[in-house]
Amino acid sequence: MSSGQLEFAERETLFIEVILPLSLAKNYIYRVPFELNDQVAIGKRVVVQFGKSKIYTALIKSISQQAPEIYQAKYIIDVVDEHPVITASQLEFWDWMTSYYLCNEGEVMSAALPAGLKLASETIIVLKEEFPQDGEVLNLKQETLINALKVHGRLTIDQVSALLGQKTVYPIINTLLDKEMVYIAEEVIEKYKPLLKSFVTLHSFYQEEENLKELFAVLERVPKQLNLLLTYLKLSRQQSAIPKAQLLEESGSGPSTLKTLMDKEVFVIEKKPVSRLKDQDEDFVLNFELSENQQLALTQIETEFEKKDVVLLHGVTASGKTQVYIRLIEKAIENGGQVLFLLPEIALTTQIVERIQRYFGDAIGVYHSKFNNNERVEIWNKVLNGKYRIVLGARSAVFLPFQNLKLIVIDEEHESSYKQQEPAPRYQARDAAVYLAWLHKAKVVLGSATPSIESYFNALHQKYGLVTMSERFGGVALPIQEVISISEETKKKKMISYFSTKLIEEIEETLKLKEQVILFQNRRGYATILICATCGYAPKCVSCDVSLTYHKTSGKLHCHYCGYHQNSINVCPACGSVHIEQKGFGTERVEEELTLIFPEAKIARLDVDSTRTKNGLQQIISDFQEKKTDILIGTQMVAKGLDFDNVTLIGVINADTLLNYPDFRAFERSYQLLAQVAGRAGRRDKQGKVIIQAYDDKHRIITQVIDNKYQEMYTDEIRERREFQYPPFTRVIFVNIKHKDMNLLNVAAQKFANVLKGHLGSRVLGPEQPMVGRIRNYYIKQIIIKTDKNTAITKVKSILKDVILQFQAEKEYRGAIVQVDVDPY
DNA sequence: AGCACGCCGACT
DNA sequence: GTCGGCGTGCTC
Repeated sequence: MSSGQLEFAERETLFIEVILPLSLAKNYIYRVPFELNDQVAIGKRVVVQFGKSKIYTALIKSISQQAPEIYQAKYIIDVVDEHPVITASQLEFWDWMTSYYLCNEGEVMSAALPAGLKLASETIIVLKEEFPQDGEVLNLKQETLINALKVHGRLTIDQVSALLGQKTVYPIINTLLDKEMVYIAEEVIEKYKPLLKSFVTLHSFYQEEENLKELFAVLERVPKQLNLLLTYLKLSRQQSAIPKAQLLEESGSGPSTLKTLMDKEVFVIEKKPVSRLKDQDEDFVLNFELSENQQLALTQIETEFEKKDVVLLHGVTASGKTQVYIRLIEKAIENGGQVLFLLPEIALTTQIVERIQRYFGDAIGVYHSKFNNNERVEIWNKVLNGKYRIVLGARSAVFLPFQNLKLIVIDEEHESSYKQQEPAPRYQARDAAVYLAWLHKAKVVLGSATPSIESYFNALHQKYGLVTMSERFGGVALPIQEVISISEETKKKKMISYFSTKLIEEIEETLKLKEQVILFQNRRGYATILICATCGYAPKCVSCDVSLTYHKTSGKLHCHYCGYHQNSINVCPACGSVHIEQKGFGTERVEEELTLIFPEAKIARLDVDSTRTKNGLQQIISDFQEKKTDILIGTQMVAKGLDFDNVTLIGVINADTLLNYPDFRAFERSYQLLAQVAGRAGRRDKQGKVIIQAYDDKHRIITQVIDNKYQEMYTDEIRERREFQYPPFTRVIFVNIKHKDMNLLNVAAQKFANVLKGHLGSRVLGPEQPMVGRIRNYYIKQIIIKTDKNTAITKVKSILKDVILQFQAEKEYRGAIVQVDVDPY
């Protein structure tokens, strides 16, 4: 660059619009100091001060030379990145998500960036080095603080707070700031630290053959050192880099021997950043041939791709969808493309990941909430620089910085965990992925054994291509399925606790054969509620409108909404009666009852409670896989993505709880769950067995599951959806309004609904109280917007946005929280 | 989301 | 007086 150009660049005053990773209504403008002019670029992170003392990493969204008119822009403190970490297409994706799901850009940014890329600041108090102010009159607290600073030099706000034993420390610090005895330093902590490992290399001098020979001669007399050198040379023939630890271990030498050779300048130690991610077995190649059906499905998908961007692969359980995915992935990465493979969170801990990892070796990254920050940043960077061609991930993987995305596979497409519930952005990763693919001109495969009604509808109406695999791979037989009526069995006195005689016999049989059993009960805890038999009192949560669930393991009553818990009761606090009854039962109770019936069997439980510890889930799963446990009792979790090849019996304790759920999707969900549970039974050489217990044993959904009639279920459901105007015939937006004051909320919600009705008429329903009317001390009212296909949804959203802004501007409704949930599946 | 500021009530 | 609690408004 010539000096003339440089001067020109320096003279320009640049202003940048940045996204802050906070829930803010708009973006902010900062000014760029001249010396940083040539460093700013869209997609890079900058360090900015926001507010009086907080420092954040913000993201540059746009650059202009226009100074804001009504305020003085602050200067940015620094530019973090050498190269942009966010691509232009990602910003476009963020924009879409912001407008589609009616949230803030900052919320999307928070969801998108792994915590490691978001720097945090700590306010630090530093003593001024020249403190001539001995004459200053200080009170005791100021004195204490100054003395502590004289010892430590610097203290964080938290430390000052602890030191003085009080929360409010700003006034004290402020007085010292006024006296200019201390100053504030902000430290930005780079959260990502690469893992450094020591590697040993031979000094370049000895890379020469002759010099090396001489060295051998010299070391002849010191066998330990010679041995170390020989080991090094042996290793260097096998691998490019030699870790210090490995060299010491393989040679059997101590660190002192190595030290001597380093002092002699034979070896050099280098610290190099290494990957924290597990090494892959690179040369492991899985050879497989597609079966005729798989080959057919593959060809059909490719044919559909010529006309459509999205294909729904409807393949029954065990039809071998994974192999088809692998072939598709291979083709997509052939010409340098990238592939995103989405899975429900829980499935990421299982075999499908191993299989695909083994097949593709180190071209693959796994992105998943169990990884720590550093690991996630590494994956982010490897996707950004193209080192990872394939990423397996849960829903948040849609935010990774793909450069050349060619294919997105969404396995178990119908899974509800693709929808983020809390916090905003409440996005559906499956739908977002379809948009992401469109941005990249990539193709999408949605795979499921039990597709969601929406996706199947889209496929039947030519929006998506449809490919069906209806045969199980390798001729694995469908399990034998049987429904047992709980009411009849009770009449015949054939129920032992929650189990029918039939189920007990089958469990016995299975255990005898050294095979394993999974029991499914979709409710956790011990008893659903406790109720006083005398007065009908039932303990409720103090901050939510729900009854507490009794957990025997903790001996406490728990709220499943806010986590509140209290000791259980033996005496009714309302009337003093000791007749406390337990109503309903959960996994804990099933486990206990089963232990009484099968005292010899090893029984484990898989639910949110038993997996709370860090490796809980993995431990329970691997114990079961290694046959350390015989029977696994669990909630939904046991149905999702887990494959155990020694399980031959599956029991559903009570199917009614699923079917009776008050939601228009209850039947669809029940079908999917029961079909999925049933699909876990059986293995290649043995037919499995599924026993479903229910009061309503003639329910059409149960019959449809047993007969494997997906299409019939779809036809029934779609008829009801059409009749009652539910998706996919309508689009639904939930507007939840929350407030601590119930009366104020009622008034506010009614007003909100009325204003909205003024614009959208009968498309607006409510306000109504949702199932749980109060959570964490906030009362909740729900307004539902239901629009038909002919209404322009963007218009509706912009109206809604305006109404929200208008509502929030009204003084009497402050304190109210408005949450929008678009497509609340 | 933080965080300061201002007002109010409670206690040294 | 001083401190803690809470409601309110602002952050380029």
